[in-house]
Amino acid sequence: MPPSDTKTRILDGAERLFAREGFHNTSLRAITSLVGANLASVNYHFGSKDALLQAVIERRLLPLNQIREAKIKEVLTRAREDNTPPTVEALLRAFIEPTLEFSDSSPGARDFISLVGRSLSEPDETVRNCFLVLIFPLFQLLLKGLCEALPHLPQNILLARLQFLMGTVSYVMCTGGRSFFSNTELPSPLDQKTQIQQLLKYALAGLEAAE
Amino acid sequence: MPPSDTKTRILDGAERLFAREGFHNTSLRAITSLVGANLASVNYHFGSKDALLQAVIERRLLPLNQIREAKIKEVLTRAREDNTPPTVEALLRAFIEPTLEFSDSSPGARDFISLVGRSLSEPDETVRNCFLVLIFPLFQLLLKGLCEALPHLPQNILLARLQFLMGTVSYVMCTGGRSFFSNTELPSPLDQKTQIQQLLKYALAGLEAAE
DNA sequence: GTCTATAGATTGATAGAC
DNA sequence: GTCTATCAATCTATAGAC
Repeated sequence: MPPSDTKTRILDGAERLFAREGFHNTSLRAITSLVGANLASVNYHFGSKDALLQAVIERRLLPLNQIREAKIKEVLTRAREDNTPPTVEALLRAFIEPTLEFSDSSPGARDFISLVGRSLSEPDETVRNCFLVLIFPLFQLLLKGLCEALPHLPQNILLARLQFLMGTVSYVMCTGGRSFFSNTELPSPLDQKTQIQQLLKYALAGLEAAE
Repeated sequence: MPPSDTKTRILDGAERLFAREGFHNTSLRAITSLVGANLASVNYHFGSKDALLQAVIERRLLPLNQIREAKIKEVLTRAREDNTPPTVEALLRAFIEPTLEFSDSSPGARDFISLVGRSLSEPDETVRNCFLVLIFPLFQLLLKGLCEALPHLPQNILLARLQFLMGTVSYVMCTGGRSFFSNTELPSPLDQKTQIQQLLKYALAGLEAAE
C-alpha cells in the first residue's frame, strides 16, 4: 500500500480494519503497522480515533450519496414530466445500483460498504450517528419518492417498510454478499449478479405488498 | 439488580451492556460495577470474557431455539398430515412470533434479542460464530420448510432469500423496534404491533416473489 | 465464593527532537 | 511531516488471604 501519501494510507488501513474487525476492536497501532505509518501520524493528521472514523466515512459517503441523490431526483423529475408516478423499481434501483457499482470499484470501497452496513446496527450512538446524519437526506428523499409511487399506502407504513429495506440492504452490504454459513449441507450460493437480482425482487415485493 | 445470585446478576449485566454498548466496547469492570459484583467473580464463574459472552448467549438462545424448532416442526408435520405443502406464512410466524413473545417477556430478553440481531453482522468471527453455531440447525430446518412451501423456486434462491429475511429480522431485532431517526420531519412511527404485522407482510411478499 | 491487590499487556494520546 | 519515547489510563486475568 505504499504508493500514496500517509494520510490516504491511514484512511485505507482504517477503512479495512474498521470494517473487518470492528471499530472498537481495532487499535491505532494495528492500522499504522498495516500501512507502514507512524503511530503519531494518526493524531497529527486526524486528531483522534473518533475523528479518523469520521474521516473514513466522509471520504466515500459524501460522493456516493451525491450520486444516489442525483439518480433518485432524476427518477422523480422524469415521473413528474411524464405526469405518472415513479415506479418503486426505478427508485429502488436508483438507491441500490450506485452502491453496488461503487462497491465493485475498488477493494477499499467494498470494505467501506461493509462498514456502512455494519454501522447501521452499531449500538454505540457516537459511531452510529456518524452515518445517520449523512444518510438522512437521502432517506427522506427516498421516502418522498415511495409516497408518490405508492400513494395508497399510509406514510408511516412506508416509513416502516423503508426501514425494513435498509435492514435488508445493510445486511447484504455488511456480509459483502458472502454467504452466512459455509456448509456443504446447504445448496451452493448464488453468484453475485443473481444475488443482486434476487435482492431487488425481494425488496420490491416487500415494499409493494398490500397493506 | 440485587435479588439474585452473583452469577445471574453478572449474566444480566453483561447481556445489557453487550447489547447496548457492544461486546468489545464493554469492560468487565463496567459489568461488575453495574450489578454490584466483584471483578474477580467474573473469572471465577465464567473463566474469561469470551466465555461470559458464550454463557450470555446460551442461557437464552438454547430455550428460544427449542421453541422455534418445535413450532416449525409442528407446521411441517401438520402439512404432511394434510398432504399439502406448508404455507410460507405459517413458517414465518413459527420463526418470528416466539422471538417476539420472548422479547416481550422481560427487559433482559429484549436486550438479548437486540444483541443477537447485532451479532449477526459482527465482523469478529469469534463473536459471530457463537451465534451462528446455535442458529444453524434452525436455519436449516426453515430452509427445508421453504423448499416444501415454494417448490417451484430453486433451493439456492430460497437460501438467498432466507438470508435476506435474516437481515430484515435481525435489523428490526437489533433496533428493538425503535425508529431509525427521531425527527419531526418524518411521519410518526408505527406502534409495535402494527410494525410486526408490516414486517410479516414485507418478508412474506419478499419470500414469495416470482423468480 | 468473595474479596484485595496486582501483574502484565495494551490502549489513545502527546511531548519534543529532527 | 515524521520520528522516538513515553505518559497515564485502561484492560483482562490471576494469585492468594479470608
